[in-house]
Amino acid sequence: MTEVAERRELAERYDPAAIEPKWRARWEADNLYRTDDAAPGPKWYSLTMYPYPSGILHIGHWYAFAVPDVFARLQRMRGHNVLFPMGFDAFGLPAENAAIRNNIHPATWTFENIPAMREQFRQMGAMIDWSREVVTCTPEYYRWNQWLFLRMLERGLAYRANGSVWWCPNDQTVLANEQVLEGNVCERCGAQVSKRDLEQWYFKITEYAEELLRDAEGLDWPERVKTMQRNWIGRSEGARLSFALETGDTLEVFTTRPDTVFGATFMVLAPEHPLVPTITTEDRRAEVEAYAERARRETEIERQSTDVERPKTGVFTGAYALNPVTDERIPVWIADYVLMGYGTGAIMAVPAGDERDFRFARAFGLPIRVVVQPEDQEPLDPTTMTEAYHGPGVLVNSGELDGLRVPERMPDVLAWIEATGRGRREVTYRLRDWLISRQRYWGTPIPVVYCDGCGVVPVPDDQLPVELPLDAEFTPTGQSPLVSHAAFLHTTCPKCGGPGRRETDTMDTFVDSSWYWFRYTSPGEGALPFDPGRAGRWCPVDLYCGGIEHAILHLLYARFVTKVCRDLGLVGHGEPFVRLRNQGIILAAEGTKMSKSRGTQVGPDELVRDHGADALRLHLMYLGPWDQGGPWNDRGIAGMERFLRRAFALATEAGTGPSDGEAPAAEVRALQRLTHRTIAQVTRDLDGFQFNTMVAALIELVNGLMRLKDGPVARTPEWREALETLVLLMAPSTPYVAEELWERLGKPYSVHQQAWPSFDPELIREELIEIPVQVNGKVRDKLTVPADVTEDAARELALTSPRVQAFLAGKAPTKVVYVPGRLVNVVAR
RNA sequence: GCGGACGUGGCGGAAAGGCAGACGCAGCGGUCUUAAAAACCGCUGGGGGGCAACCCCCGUGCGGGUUCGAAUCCCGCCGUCCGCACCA
Repeated sequence: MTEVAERRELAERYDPAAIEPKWRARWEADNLYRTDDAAPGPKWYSLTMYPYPSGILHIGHWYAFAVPDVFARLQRMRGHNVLFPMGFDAFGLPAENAAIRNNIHPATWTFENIPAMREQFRQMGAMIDWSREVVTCTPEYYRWNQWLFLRMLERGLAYRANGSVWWCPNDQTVLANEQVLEGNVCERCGAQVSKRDLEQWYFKITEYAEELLRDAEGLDWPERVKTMQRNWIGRSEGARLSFALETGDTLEVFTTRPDTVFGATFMVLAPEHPLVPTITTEDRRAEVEAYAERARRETEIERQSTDVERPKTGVFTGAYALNPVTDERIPVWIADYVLMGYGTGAIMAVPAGDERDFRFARAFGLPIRVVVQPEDQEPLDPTTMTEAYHGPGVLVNSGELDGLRVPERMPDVLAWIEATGRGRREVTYRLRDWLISRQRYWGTPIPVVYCDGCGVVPVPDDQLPVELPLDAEFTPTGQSPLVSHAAFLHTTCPKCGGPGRRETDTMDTFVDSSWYWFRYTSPGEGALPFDPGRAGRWCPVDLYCGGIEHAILHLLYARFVTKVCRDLGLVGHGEPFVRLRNQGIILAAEGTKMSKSRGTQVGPDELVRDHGADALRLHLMYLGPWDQGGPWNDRGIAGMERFLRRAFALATEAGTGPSDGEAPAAEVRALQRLTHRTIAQVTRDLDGFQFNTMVAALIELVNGLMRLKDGPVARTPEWREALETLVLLMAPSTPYVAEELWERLGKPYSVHQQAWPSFDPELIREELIEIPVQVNGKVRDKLTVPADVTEDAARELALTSPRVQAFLAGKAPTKVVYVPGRLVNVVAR
């Protein structure tokens, strides 16, 4: 090899290890990614769910963050003023648990982790505006959790109540309903949770149930997530009916089938229903109490068992109610299949129409009365039926309602019930209020003081933040750690000046994440949680990306708090995230969840070192559909690196200098067609979040150019255009190498401030197209015809094709199907 | 149990009801090299026929259906994943 050639080869070799740090430094020095509120262009707020500062970004984080970065960069090149901020969800149990394990303070642990993660984000090349960083465990941030809490307290949206709540014995704290997974398992640590009666703080999210349900319809969110939210909110329409008890008490029930009230032959209360002790007769008391006690113990595991076939259990209380429409005496039972937490904790049992009531009635020999007869089947007979019938039919045995067809005539039934004063229409939700207090240390102190004289006293705004003391003993004991911090606990009552005790519970960290995106718009704001003007300009978030695991928890709370902020007059909108996209989960190579403890977690650092951040970004995009995730493999990354080397070689090749050559017009047209077709496809794929096919289009462009580079078109202006277009199209995906190539093409810095290329549909159009010709649905020939071929010409060509003739074997075509520009199908049977 | 999504080469995956397997990985063959790596050029679903250019048959989990034409739409199975699950 000659010396010159050797130097050339060295100089032009793609070397990410040299390119990437160079441009990173330049971008930072120039504040290229600093977002200016006043910059021109329509705003675009791209947000990705902020990470927990665990200390390292694993490959799943890259998947979650690098891909949305591509989209944010696209929007920027399209002329939008883009906000793409980042922060840290810094309060919460992992810090506290890690702190306990390593004997280090959660604050120290957290603040040591953050710079390491920031560095990894820098490596990724994400266009994050770090000047807006939000760290939720700082007093500057959490004081606004407290401020929001106080506003909600004023409006009755925050309240303290006693109730049966979920308790995690491992994390030593209560949990919100949303944090308890199937099988009664703690969302955080996987431990079995159980119920306890405790007084806790709640946010009244149920106040917004209807609105949360209704507004979800209009969101551009994955249908799956919207369905999950709908199910969680669980709206049921029906009626509340009053049943008089012989004891003089009134028993209220909620039912979705008020039309079947004539068939209510007994009643069932939840074992913990408050009326149980009063109505139980003395002879039944021992048995009732024993059952209630057992139900209570078994609640967690048995009662919400996944086994639907579990036999029905229950006991008779000795009490009788009067059916409000038949005036019959009907027995009142208790059973664990009725839940205290839903409706009124009591039901009217209509065994003929409800499967659970039916099985209960059969188990205990209770009467069954058919009140809905199906119209097109044998009439139901209560003595022989083997299951309840809940389909449509005609009311029978129902007094003046007889003959009404249900469910069509339900409105008439409801009108009758209301007119006769037996009950009223009601809508019930499954959604419960959000339990926000936690008996742990590393969170936002709840800003209230307990005073013997004044009761619960809110901490005045001018005394915020109530700072979390850093010198507390935070080993979990089941009691809030702050209880044992005397200096924190003892304070003066803000109202009377007498001695007071501070609330020692801290807030659920989901409070932090329920409004953090507002804070990015004005991170230094000192008078309010955020500047309403700036938040109003940036919000709502145009595109929110994150994992599907937050489909209910975070996303429901965030929607709720946004509505509260709207009602406080802070913002004008009620929905925080216009468009939501979920990435899939990157699994370990074995197809199981990546786990740090099993050592199956993959880190990006080594891959970045060996292949470069650009190649890793591409590889992650190329793995498959982004919302699908899948098992990790690093086999393909070499291919992405190869692609980048080829692109690099193409754009830096000597022959691509001044372009003055002549080339055959057809070849030039073919080159332009390739270039513009690629622009169209890359743009369409990015808009559709189809990053894998977007990368394929880039590769195809490079492969196409490789085939042409030694020919005459490589000396034409169109060749320059193709190379420049390639680099522009690569810019969102591979920001480093695109910047390097842009410079080498002699273009002005920065590629990331260039306009996204547009395509000319005229140039994409083919002049000659190939049309397959089928005989009886099988491709037998191909016609090369002008793109604007007429139908008659295409048919004629197809029918006269020798191959078609041969396959027709003398039979006359019975039909010829022509799809313009696509295909001809000759049918002969 | 109910609801939803999915099932395509050795692998990841691509296909507005219209040429199945784009693109990448892996593999095989070749060029260059003393050699290897890198790079570049081919081939690569299965079966069969032909000296060859090529040609035929089968093929998108299984079984049916709709259609001129089905990976795509419909019905029934099987499997995987997800959500819900005594919510009155």
